[in-house]
Amino acid sequence: MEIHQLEYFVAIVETGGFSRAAERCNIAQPSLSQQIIKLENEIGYPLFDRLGRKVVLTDVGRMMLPRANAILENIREIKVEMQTEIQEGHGTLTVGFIPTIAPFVLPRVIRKFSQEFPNASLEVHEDLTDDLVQKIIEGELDVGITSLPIKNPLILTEELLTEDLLVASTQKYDIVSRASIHVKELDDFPFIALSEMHCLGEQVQSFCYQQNLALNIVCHTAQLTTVQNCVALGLGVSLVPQALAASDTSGQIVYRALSDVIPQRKIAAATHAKRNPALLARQFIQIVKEEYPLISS
Amino acid sequence: MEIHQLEYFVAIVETGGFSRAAERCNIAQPSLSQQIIKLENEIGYPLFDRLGRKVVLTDVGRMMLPRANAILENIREIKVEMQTEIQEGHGTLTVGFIPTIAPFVLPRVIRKFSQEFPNASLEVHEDLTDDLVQKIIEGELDVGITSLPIKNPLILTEELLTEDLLVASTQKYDIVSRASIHVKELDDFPFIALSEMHCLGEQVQSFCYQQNLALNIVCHTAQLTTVQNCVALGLGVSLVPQALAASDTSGQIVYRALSDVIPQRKIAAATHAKRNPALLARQFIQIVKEEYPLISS
DNA sequence: CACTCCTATAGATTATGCCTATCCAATTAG
DNA sequence: CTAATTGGATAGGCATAATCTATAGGAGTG
Repeated sequence: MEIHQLEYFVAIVETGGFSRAAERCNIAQPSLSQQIIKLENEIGYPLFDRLGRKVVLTDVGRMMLPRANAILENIREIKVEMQTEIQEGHGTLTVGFIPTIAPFVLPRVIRKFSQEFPNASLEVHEDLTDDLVQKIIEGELDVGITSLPIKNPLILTEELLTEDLLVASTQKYDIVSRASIHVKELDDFPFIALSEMHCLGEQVQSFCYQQNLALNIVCHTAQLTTVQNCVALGLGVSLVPQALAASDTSGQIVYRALSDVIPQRKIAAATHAKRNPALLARQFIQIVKEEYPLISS
Repeated sequence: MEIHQLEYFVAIVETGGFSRAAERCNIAQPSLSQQIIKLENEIGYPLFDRLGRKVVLTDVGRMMLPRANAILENIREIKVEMQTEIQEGHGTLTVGFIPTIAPFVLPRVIRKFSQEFPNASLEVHEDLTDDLVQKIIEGELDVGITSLPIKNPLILTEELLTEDLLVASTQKYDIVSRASIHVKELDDFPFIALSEMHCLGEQVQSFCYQQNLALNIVCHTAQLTTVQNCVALGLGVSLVPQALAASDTSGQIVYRALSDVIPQRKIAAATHAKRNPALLARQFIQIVKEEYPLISS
């Protein structure tokens, strides 16, 4: 049983004849006759009585008609239904954030995305960069919001924005009250370091190495929030992303940009290089861009 | 979009790979790949992400899957559903009886048929032979129960049974009390004739002509029931079918067979010679055969 | 009775689905 | 780290099957 056979069948019923049906289907009449004969053989009963001038359905044909129409209608609807669902943002999207981005960005993005795409089901993960990469490769994750660089050739990255790292300190240390802060001055204060398990920790360490700093690290923490709290308690200073500064409403900590060299991290969307991007991936990435909390240093 | 493309599609989903799906579908893997590519082009989006070792559905593929399954299930069901309906006697049957048969046969046949085929919808007509023939030719009637002969080449007749015509009379006329009744004796009594619009009327007339009778016709009636009532009132004698005699419970009329030549009519089922017989036609005809009220003369 | 309308049949042609062989990428094994 | 294996894509030939043209044949119509 083939689609076109069903089409020919209902065309005959609707036009009342093989010849007229063939014309409507844009094929020759004998072709149509043969296909109907094939269909009849498959069903096991004739579908039409050929009575010279006119053609009428047999009772088996009458049984067949609504079923044929249902299937054809079904198939016609598939394309438009799927287009509609795609337009309306149906579908699932699984995304991940690294921990040094998630707390400041993830909530706002989820809220915005859910507003704009109420039909979508969004699944959000929070993982270290390597885990995000692994999950993307394994197909568990559609998009990862992370920091560059990502060296894996299976991963496609799209740079979204560049975020400054700011000096964070309480007023206890006069570093934040100076007119300008030079990189070298970081050596003069106790430093709260983020673990290198985070790419941000690596980036800070790498930055300091490049600037020939000899930091006086008084604490290694596993979470950015711990860094923040340590700084707030006056245990030392640190370098933290703008997003953290922008989200900090406590007022206990002062955030200042360095004046000579500004350490930065690039925020990017990571996707699988070989997979077809999820339908909602583009829109999601756009929302991350828009909702990322940056302050004008 | 073709049936086999949908089959290949779900086979890939269920087996988790193109090669395995091809094996299941008994085709080569490249053939299957090509058909999937065709389907994807028609949909406008890829259905699978080909990730080296494994294949996973895209979100469009996930939208497609239940729809494809629905259509395939639909098509699979058509054949068995139709077979089931045919077995269970679904369908419509339109039948006709001639007036000299209808009153004695039609009610019993309808009752039996409705019992045996409760799912069928039976439509019953009562018409003169020519009208039955016309309706059969025009396709309005599936089966006509009538009397032979029917000369129309478009009509196929199947002889069901042969029915004797009996002499009907009250005791008022001694024809019915004699040991044997010879044809010639019919001339000796007033005769109630049925109109020749009925084939039975023709047949009686023709019989009398062949037997060189000179009937003393005292009444021409348009209905067999009128004949019966006239006979019951002692207005004359007549020749009537066994079925009438078998159905007459009044006891007023005596029915006797002629002893030398027995006039008969052949009861037949008439169908369209060129049309496919209705599914229920055979069963209906069988029931007519079984339910036809005959008495052993 | 010729004429028209309509479907079935026959034979040629084309299209397209399928096959084999091969390539290429991604894992897995040695 | 190279070799082998797995799995899908590509290319080109082949065969089936759908299509076409031409025509036959049956039924209704002027």
